[in-house]
Amino acid sequence: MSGALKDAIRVERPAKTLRELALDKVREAIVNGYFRPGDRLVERDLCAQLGVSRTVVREVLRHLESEGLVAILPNKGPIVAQLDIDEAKQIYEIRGALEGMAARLCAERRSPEIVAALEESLAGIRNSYRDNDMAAVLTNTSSFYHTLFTMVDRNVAWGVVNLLTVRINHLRSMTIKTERRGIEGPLQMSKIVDAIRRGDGEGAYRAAMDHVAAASAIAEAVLSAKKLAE
Amino acid sequence: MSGALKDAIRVERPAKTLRELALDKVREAIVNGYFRPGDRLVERDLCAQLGVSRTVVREVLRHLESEGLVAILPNKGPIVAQLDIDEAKQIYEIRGALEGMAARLCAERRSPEIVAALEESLAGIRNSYRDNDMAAVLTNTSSFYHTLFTMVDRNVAWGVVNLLTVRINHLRSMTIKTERRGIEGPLQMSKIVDAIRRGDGEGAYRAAMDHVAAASAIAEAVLSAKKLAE
DNA sequence: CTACAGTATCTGGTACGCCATAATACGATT
DNA sequence: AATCGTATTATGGCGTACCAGATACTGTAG
Repeated sequence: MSGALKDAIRVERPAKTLRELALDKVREAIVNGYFRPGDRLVERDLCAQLGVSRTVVREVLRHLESEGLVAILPNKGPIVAQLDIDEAKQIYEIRGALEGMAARLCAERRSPEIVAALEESLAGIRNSYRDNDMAAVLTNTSSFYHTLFTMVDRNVAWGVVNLLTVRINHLRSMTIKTERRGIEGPLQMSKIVDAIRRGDGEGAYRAAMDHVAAASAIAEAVLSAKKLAE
Repeated sequence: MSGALKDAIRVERPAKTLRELALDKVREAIVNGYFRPGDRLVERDLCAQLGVSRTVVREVLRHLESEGLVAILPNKGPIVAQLDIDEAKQIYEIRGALEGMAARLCAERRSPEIVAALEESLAGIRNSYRDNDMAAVLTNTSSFYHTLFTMVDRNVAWGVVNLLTVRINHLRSMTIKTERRGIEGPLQMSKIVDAIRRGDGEGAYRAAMDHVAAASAIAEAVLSAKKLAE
């Protein structure tokens, strides 16, 4: 049997273990608001809803705990983590530092491929805004930063940013819907790309920082408004 | 009953669950080299060694997986994560960005308490070097950075740094033992403190970056030397 | 010496049961 | 009637046993 054929025949195996599937499901459910912050996550209920055993559910909950998405109260069990405003600001700050770093590295590499890839993601974002498809805006924004990090082989930093980002996901979806964000957001991101194109490391750094700083400010306003409403 | 008395009486409850104890044990065992990188971690063996059930062991392994300390090979099970040289460099780079950020914030705050606390940790490091107590050097270095972050209320960033640090822990213990590191290390750290004392944010940032850059360079040398030896 | 079959090992996953604790409801006592 | 003690329930923490499937090991036949 030829090697090529063997590859062609290869069955697309799920490869994902049940645990990973369950993990994704629950994380999904948390980030898109099916479980609200503060909700209790009763193990046996989750077993029923997911159709898996308690062992799996427990492993999933531990994993999400270490991601910061669920908190485990002593003698009371897991709840969906609340995020307070200060923590959110810290997360934005860290993202600023790391994304700024990645942007600087991209600029210093002076590679047309990087610019092209970023432009493509950026176009995707603009289109999604035009179509008013906010979910697509989020995924395209993620892919923009994903290329920013992976084009300069910074997968660890990308992992850190990703980890932090899920914790503020519902904030992201709120900031994105804000008035004017549909114009200013892509504008700021194109400044990042411009700086990278002309090899301006410092400029790229500043532009990336500015972008998350703006997001952070909006998030803060949104959060404190919500707190007042209660 | 007075409030003060109530606090004094408060019983020191263990609070730690069996899982947390086991988690700490295994993490300890990994970072101090009892389990070597690449070693398989057979669930049932761990059960026997820890004296706990598989349920607990599995949760612990998942947790360590999400910390990056163990890797799980499909259908083969968990092994102690190997760290390749590139990943280590990335981790040092991230630490540089975040510690630089914290140092800058400390400098901008211009608080004598911060300087005093940092001086104290630094003195601890010098003493530990003098006594040739390398374990103490590590813990004192950690406490130096801990104050750097917590004095400006950046506990999230501190958590990230901590998470990354455990993954390169054995590298740290190797770099620390290097010739001259006992002199240069504290020297670089005192430059950070000096910059903070005079409120020089940019200088503190650079000094912190320089420090981890030096550590990174040593780590790279150590790692490639080890790779050659094999 | 190789190929193959059988076997041991181990993970991934499930089911079930026990115990400890917290909260709640309920009942008794003063 | 208010309070105190007790039973019940819900739930998490933990343990054991079992099974299926993948992998590694081994010994034997050709």
